[in-house]
Amino acid sequence: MSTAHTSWSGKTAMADKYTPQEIEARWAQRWERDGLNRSTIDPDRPKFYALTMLPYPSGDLHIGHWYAMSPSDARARWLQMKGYNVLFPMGFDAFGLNAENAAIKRKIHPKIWTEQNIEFMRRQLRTMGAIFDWEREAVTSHPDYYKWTQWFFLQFYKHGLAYRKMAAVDFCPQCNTTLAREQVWGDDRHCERCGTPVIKKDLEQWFFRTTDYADELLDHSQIDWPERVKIMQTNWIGRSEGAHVVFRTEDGDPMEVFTTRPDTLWGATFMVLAPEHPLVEKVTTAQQRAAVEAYVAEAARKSEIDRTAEGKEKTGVFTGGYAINPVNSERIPIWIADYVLISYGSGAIMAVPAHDQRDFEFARKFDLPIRIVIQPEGAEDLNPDNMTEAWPGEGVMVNSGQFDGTPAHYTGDGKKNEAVGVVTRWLEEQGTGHAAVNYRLRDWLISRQRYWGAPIPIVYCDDCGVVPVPEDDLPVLLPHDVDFMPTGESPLKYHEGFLNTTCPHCGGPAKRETDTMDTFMCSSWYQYRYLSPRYDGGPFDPEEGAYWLPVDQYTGGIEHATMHLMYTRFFTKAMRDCGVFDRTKAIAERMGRDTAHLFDEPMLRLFNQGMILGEPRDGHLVVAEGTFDGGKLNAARVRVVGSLDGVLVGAGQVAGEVMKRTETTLIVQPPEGRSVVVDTDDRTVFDIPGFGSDATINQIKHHLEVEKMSKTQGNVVAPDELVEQYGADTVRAYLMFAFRWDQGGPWDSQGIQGVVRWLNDVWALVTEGAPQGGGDPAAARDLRRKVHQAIKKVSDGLESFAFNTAVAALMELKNELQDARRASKVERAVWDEAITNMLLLMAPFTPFIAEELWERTGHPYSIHRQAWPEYDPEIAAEDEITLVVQVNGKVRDRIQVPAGIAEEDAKRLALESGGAQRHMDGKPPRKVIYVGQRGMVNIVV
RNA sequence: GCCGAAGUGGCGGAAUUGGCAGACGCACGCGACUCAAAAUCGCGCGGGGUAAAACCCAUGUGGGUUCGACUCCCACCUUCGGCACCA
Repeated sequence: MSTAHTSWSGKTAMADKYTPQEIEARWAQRWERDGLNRSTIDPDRPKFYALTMLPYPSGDLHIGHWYAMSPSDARARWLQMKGYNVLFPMGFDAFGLNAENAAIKRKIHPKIWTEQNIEFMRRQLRTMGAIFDWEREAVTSHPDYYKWTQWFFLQFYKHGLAYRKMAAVDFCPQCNTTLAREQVWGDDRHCERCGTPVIKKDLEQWFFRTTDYADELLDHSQIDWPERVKIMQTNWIGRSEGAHVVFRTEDGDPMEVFTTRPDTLWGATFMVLAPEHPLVEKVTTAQQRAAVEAYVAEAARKSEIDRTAEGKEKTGVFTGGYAINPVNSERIPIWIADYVLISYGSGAIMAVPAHDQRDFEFARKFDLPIRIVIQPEGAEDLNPDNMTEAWPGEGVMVNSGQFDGTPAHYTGDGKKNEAVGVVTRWLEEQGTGHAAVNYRLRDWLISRQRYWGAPIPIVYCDDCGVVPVPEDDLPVLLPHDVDFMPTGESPLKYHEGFLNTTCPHCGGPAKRETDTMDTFMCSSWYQYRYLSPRYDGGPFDPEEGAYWLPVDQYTGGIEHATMHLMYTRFFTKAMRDCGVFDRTKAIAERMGRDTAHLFDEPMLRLFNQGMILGEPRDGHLVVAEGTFDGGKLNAARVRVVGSLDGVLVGAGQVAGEVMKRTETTLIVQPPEGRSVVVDTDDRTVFDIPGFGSDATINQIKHHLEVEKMSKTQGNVVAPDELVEQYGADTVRAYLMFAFRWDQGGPWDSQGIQGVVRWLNDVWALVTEGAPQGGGDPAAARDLRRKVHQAIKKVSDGLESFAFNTAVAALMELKNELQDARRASKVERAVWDEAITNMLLLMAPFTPFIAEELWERTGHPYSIHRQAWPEYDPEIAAEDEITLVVQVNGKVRDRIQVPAGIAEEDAKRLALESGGAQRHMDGKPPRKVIYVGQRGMVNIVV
């Protein structure tokens, strides 16, 4: 079909229009049919396991999913062309609260809701043209998946890594479930999902011993991860070194405290216990009992929100009891205060007001003694009577018996001073203390009081107690026939068939655990299930694991830095210690792989992409008229206008920008003054240019700021619509071109035109055939040079995740080809070589158009099975360069010189140049600097 | 408060890590084609300055190191992120 498509070269019969919708559907089918994206073990090729964080099946593929996945796909495709055997799987993180809440709201079963969503999202994902191997898809809510999630629980239980305890845990009253510590956010300690402030609840809950791995998790030496993530994990783990010191109450009960400053032990003038500390009861005297009990009750009643809301003002009560300081046998009072946390250290501290700011504030408030034990040097001596703040810095020990004069200077890492070591050794000799390490990290709370998750495989027997479900009985199936409570309370608690079981141990009646597991458990090991999602002999097939593991490149959002990424590291280490990798390791060794650290870390490299935000937009300018009802306008008519210039606002009128819109109201912001609520009903007439009499309030555009995309903001970009309009290649390329991948930014609906034009130009360039040129060797060399420069730029961009500059290089190459066509100086063979290379370079970014044009230019199927073009620096080298002439560092001239110019020649030409002469004022050059690599001469006068 | 990241045209962003600031693209302006519009094509596009050049200013601000600084150092400002009574 010939068309009216015109271009700079006029029409040709061969050129038809680029119609991505037709091309993409056709190739997607063909690739699917040919199994082009199947990944199978191939011992002859190096493997590359590329992984992108799996999506939650919310039902819609968000532009954010495209943003996360298509650059990862481009990189995976590139590695494939470079000769790697690439595995790039995809699946769904399908358990979780959203499904359950949606089910309650819409009266659909979570399983059905989830599966419908997955089906829909699979379809959407296929349009993206990614090389996902769908044979390896894993869905965490399928019984043959969660069977293994449960199996892991049992392994961890068997190895002492899972335990149950009564604990005051964070509970979200809205979601009706407990939360792990990292799921509680912000100053007001709200639920990560719904924003409701959490409360404390005492519940029997299951925990994993993540703290056992604190030091190993702190060690990032085996992995190449962003500094930012490593720092966040390090902060989260919060390791501090110091000593445990045993104080005793007057009755002789030991009271262990943790301190990072054992060198200040002589300055301890009182002790503080957390209100929840078990010794509080015992040390409290009759006289103080009422006050202490009131304080403890008050602290228990207060949530942590209230505690922090009160600011830093210290509160506390004297217990009446005394402790003996082991270093000097001093008798010091024991207080309780809520600034000491029961959950950190031992829940008790020695208070050294002279050298700790919190203790200082407490001492000042309650008029407790302050004693200097570290005297700073070279400054005025500290005096307890006029200090305004504690001195946490360096100095020399004083008032500390035999240690007086010991220097306390911070060394190396600035965390520990030399006196700490000296005193700690002495404590150890005395048997009153020992060096110790404390962590902020706590054990992972995995119990969730919800239905839509993997049931914890435990039964409770009156006779045998806590009994794990035998591995052969897995999975503990989630029953389908359940009645959901509007409160979100788990229906499992009321499901007799699920609840009642027999004890695997004694065969007597027993009850099942009704809590399910945190969904982060499911996503902690999915990278292993992808290897063999239907394998039944274990969580994954060791043969597959031995070849593919570990993940070579992981990509995903930064928001998982301290949650998913810590959990999955913990999981892998725990799996290793439970022997889960033993067979895999043996096979890997047979394959000749170095297995020394092969299963210590799940993902070797990590890259965090940014986020696409909503596009900012002005609201419509409107003139609304009607009758005012108080401050509100009941509108009879709302007219959209192009400008407010010259609009006179009469009685019963308001004119301004629409800032917000609901189903019936508009918030209108006049150029001056307060915004006005404009109420509408079905009789209100809307007058919107471009819409006829059927215009409704829904066509009114409201003001949008740059914000996260959300349905309520009305700023969500739908990838389906974009794909329909522009094609997947364009959407992929635009996402890669328009942002720095690590940063993201606000969507720009206009910018996509640049990519549309690029692909249209490429299409025209290729389909219109070679120029009718002769064989000019200089032009041929120029074109080949440009091609090889592009090979380098595109390769470098892909290597370093700089997809934007890689696409820019492809656009530049297209521009060069257009110029070459216009000049019409290169012969057919040179032209074809350039086009061939350009298509190969485009293949990872725009796989469909590349394949189509590959076929049309007579190449054998498939472009995605071709080798990446080899970069040749000699072809890429320029033979003439622009020599930049600077005088005192300022550019004064530019001269064209041959590329291989000798240093002396360059300097001579630079000195002779007009620009240099002009600015040297006849003065002799003091120094002439030649930077050959950059083609630059700097003359210093 | 502590720790970290980032500030470049109207906008998204480049700049091989100390060597021509603004690649590539969007938007915009002018012109061509058209009855007209869209699309397409050509030219321009940091600010000042000039007839055109020359030249001057310019990478958050102020200093410094250097022949030479977006890049390194010091101080400050702004924005974003993490942690936060953690003993």
